[in-house]
Amino acid sequence: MQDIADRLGVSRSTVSLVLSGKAVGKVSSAVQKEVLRVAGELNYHVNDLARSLRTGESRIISVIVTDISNDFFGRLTFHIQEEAKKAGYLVLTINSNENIDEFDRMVGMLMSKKVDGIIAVPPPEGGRSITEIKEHGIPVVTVDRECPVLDVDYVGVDNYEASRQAVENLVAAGLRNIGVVTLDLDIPPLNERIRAYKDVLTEAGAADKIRERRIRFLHEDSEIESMIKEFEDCDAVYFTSQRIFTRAMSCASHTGVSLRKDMCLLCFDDISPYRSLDFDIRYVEQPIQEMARKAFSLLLMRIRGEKNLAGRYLFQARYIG
Amino acid sequence: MQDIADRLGVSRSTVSLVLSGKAVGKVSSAVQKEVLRVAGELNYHVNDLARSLRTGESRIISVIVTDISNDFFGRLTFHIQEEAKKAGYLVLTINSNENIDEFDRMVGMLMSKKVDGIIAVPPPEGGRSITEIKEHGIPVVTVDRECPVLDVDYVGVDNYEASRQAVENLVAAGLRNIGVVTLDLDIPPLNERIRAYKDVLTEAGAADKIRERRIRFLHEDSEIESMIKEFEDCDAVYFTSQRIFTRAMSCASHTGVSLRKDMCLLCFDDISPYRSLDFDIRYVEQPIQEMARKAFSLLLMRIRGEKNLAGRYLFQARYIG
DNA sequence: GTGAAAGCGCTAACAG
DNA sequence: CTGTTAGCGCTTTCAC
Repeated sequence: MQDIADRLGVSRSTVSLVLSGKAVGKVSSAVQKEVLRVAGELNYHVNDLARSLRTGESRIISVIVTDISNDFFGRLTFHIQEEAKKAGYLVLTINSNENIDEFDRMVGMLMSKKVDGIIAVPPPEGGRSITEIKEHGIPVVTVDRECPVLDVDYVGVDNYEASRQAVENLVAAGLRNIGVVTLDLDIPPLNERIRAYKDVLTEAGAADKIRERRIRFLHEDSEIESMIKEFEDCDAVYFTSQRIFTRAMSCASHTGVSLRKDMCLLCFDDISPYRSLDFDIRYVEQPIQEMARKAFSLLLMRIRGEKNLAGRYLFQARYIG
Repeated sequence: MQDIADRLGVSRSTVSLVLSGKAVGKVSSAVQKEVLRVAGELNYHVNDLARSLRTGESRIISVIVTDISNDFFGRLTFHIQEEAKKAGYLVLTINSNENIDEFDRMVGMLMSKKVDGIIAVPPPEGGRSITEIKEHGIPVVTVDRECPVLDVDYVGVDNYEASRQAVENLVAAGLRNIGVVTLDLDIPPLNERIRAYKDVLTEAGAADKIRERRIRFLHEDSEIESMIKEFEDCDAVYFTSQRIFTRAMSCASHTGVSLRKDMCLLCFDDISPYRSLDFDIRYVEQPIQEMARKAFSLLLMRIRGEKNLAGRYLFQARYIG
């Protein structure tokens, strides 16, 4: 910076002013042009570390999800990134792998990095870390999974309602023998989806048909095979997330066991590409982009100092049958 | 930091030493314990901005892909992140959306942020930016797409060979009337895959059966429908990437048009979950995790000062029939 | 083994 | 409109 100041015979502060866009009505536009020109020639880039150290804002946020390679989280992250891009923020993405220790460790690193805000999908027991973030005065908004008790912004869908609607549709279509497959994770969305399933079946007088199968995260393949066998006589199978659905399909293809082709397959999350299958495919679609938008705009408000009470923003998921 | 120094009646440098792990044989272990204890109590986190400004390393790398919500890039990014995590690096992920202007702009921001290195999937024409990164002395490795001419590390698969093997298998199975569908992007992997397809068909004396359909990126839906109609009489359809395959399936489900169920569907990238379909599904699987590992370890070597000539690391993709 | 002091590159008063 | 100056929080000689 000194360099470019010297070449023009002006002071560093003048250069700083124009380079940080705060030169309006302070630096003659002739000088501004010159500064920009020389900066371009020298292929100069401001040092954001120094700038951030000084100003206290890094213009970096972080998105912590379970696993970025998961379709739902990948899309969510993508849309958050696009919003961030518009607002001039870069985003550090992090995978917690549903692991509270990794989550905590990464949160620690983020505190050190002085990110301006965090959008997180908290893993089971993630509440403590979320609180820690807040205590450090860093804005945080949770997505997909709500941390009860905590006073923290939350964006998600009404899992119970959407799940209920979907299962009701199957029941209305005469299906009763519906099995449910879920990941063995104690997280609100999954719990709600299953609760709705049980409620609907119970209300339909088919409580005895309730069959739930929990697949351990990261142990999917070995357990899915037995699930498929167990659900052989079902009319329909309800997968509570895309991840479990995809793994089931993939696993089925590898092991040779397979679901009956006349089954109805219901999934929470968009699986429309699979509709070319013989199966009767139904699914629930979450408005991912809107959720991403809302989450980012909330975070931005907080970053800009909004102090009012945390909100709870519930979107409607759509059943496609 | 002063705070914790004061409480213990030592100087800031002593605290710095132990907090940055450089206290061995310099600070009494009693003092070290105390420092750590107080730091914990105060819930203190070093300010990495200041540290980085001083040391010149940010411990942040960046991964620039086309679109993180794309399955292939999502997995690639995920595995790079896991490697980075082990090495103590955080990663800024960026979507170029195949757009050279966005790519250039984001590269500019990264230069300012002083990231320690960049792993990039360059969009068409991305060569110039890659050169710019190198000129700034920032280590960079390219993945998936090779920038010819440039002296820059590259990690990818042998697209021609894998594609060739796959198409040869179809031909050996008696299929001749094979259509190819690809994204309308001028990038080496796609070009190579198609070149192999044409070569194989030509060598089999079926040059007249070559049928190529290019779908414009972001205009998929409208163009896929007509592709499906055009390829109605094919024995097989070869999709050059998972993205185009998934979009085709999804689009088919929305519009009602559909590929004949007795067709053979070949895809470059893993589509094993679709094998439960009636279609005869074949695919080519890239060793994503190994590629991610290689890319990161290469980058790390460069960050650590390795100056030797850029390498070209080709992995073998596996045909699954 | 410990402390004092300089400085990384930038911004923001404030004075001119 | 432009320049001088102090200092963001840390690391790192170098002297004690």
